[in-house]
Amino acid sequence: MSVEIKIALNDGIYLKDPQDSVLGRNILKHSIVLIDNVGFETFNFKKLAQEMGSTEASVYRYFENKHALLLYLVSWYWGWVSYLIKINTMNIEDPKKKLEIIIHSFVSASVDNPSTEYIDENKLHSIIIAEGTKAYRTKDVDKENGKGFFKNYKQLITTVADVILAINPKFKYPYALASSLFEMSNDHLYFAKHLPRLTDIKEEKNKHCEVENMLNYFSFKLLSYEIFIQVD
Amino acid sequence: MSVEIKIALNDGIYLKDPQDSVLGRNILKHSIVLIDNVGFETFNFKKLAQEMGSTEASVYRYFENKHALLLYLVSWYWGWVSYLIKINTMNIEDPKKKLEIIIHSFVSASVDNPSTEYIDENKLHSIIIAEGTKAYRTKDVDKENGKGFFKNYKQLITTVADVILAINPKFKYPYALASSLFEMSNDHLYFAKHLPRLTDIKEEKNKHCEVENMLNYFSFKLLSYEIFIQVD
DNA sequence: TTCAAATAATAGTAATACTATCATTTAAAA
DNA sequence: TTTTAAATGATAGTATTACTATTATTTGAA
Repeated sequence: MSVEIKIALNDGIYLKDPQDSVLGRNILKHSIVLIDNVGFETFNFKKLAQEMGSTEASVYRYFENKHALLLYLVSWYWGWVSYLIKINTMNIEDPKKKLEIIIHSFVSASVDNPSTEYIDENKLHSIIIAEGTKAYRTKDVDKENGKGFFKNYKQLITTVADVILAINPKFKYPYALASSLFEMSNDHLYFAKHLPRLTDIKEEKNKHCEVENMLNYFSFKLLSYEIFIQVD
Repeated sequence: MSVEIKIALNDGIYLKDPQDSVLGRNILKHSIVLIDNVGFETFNFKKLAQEMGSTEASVYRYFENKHALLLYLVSWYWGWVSYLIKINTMNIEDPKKKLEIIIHSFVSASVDNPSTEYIDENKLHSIIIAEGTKAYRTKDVDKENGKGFFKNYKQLITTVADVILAINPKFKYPYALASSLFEMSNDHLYFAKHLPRLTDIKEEKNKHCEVENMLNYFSFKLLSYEIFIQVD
């Protein structure tokens, strides 16, 4: 039996907290499976309700629309990764070691972690990879950002940026590197699977491990001190 | 009067080549303005037709649906950037100089370049930044990739990867770096504007210039030879 | 001038994205 | 144990979206 953790989410995202009821947890559970299967564009509340043996109207009592639901899932993921990073780096002093753990969490948190019963972290990670950016690439970003809907993402990136600065306090782009590591992790897992000519990561090999190596290589090279040999 | 160039696009993307007729070019022109204004999700062919003073049915003769139209625009952009890079690096020997030009093209091709009459490159770049990834983050990627719909993107990345390898033939991730530079350019321009806590780029300052500096810094540091001082 | 192709005008259908209403179940309070 | 409120289910309905079909009109090329 796993310990149930509850990830804190901005309460403006939902109409009624799905983590607090059986039906709500069912919505999360089945929406993850369904979005992963059919993709966000073809996903809708009618299909979800059918799949769950519930009704459209019931789902609408929890989320205003499917965008809010996606935002919830993505936000949950950000919060969950933050949580994992926190507990896994807790007793570690060396910030370089910490960054390695962070990168590992970005790439494969889902592979090797204890589960909240109603959330399939593996499938959720698939959703993040394929649909994640859609949660904040909309005309409502500014409005939603104003309401704090992306706080979990910002918090995650801030945590990472702090570790980056602990490694190299002179580094000029801690936030940009942090968010880029997160985005690159998802991008290259996606590219390896669907558009392999856009990456060097090979689907056949241990994809996750390869992405992890790459991100480690990138970040430690970027965070090394300035003395290096220019090529010419 | 500007010289009209015609960007080559996979002919499976459209039903009828919009570059070949007045109505077609009008569809491109107005769709760019409209998508930029209202966002891709709320954009539809009815609104477009209204805006243009044409009819929905006419638009449907050019594109199967709005996804195909987005793919067309994004694909056009990829082709256009490739073209710019080609002509701007033509007489340049030094691959480091070439990469600088490439990065400049990623960040601000739209700012300082001659125009195809019916395409507002500036607005198109906005669309790429906000909606670009939606063109290939769908359940149909594999099918569409099989038909060659993303060839322009791959070609662009291959060009860049070649330059990267010319700078440092031992570099292990030329394709990944190439696509990451492109994606980071768009991501950080977007973050600076909408989610500033996710980047170090400041909207108030010369955003484009700052992103360019950052990407130059990242790439040249990554492509330097291995001798560097580890921090500890 | 005539013919074919492109476009406009109009109408219609199926699916989507909701909203409203009321009945039923459940769970908690009195 | 009864009463009540809240949550859910069942059903229905509306407005919008995403198309398709049909026919009339315009345009341009032979």
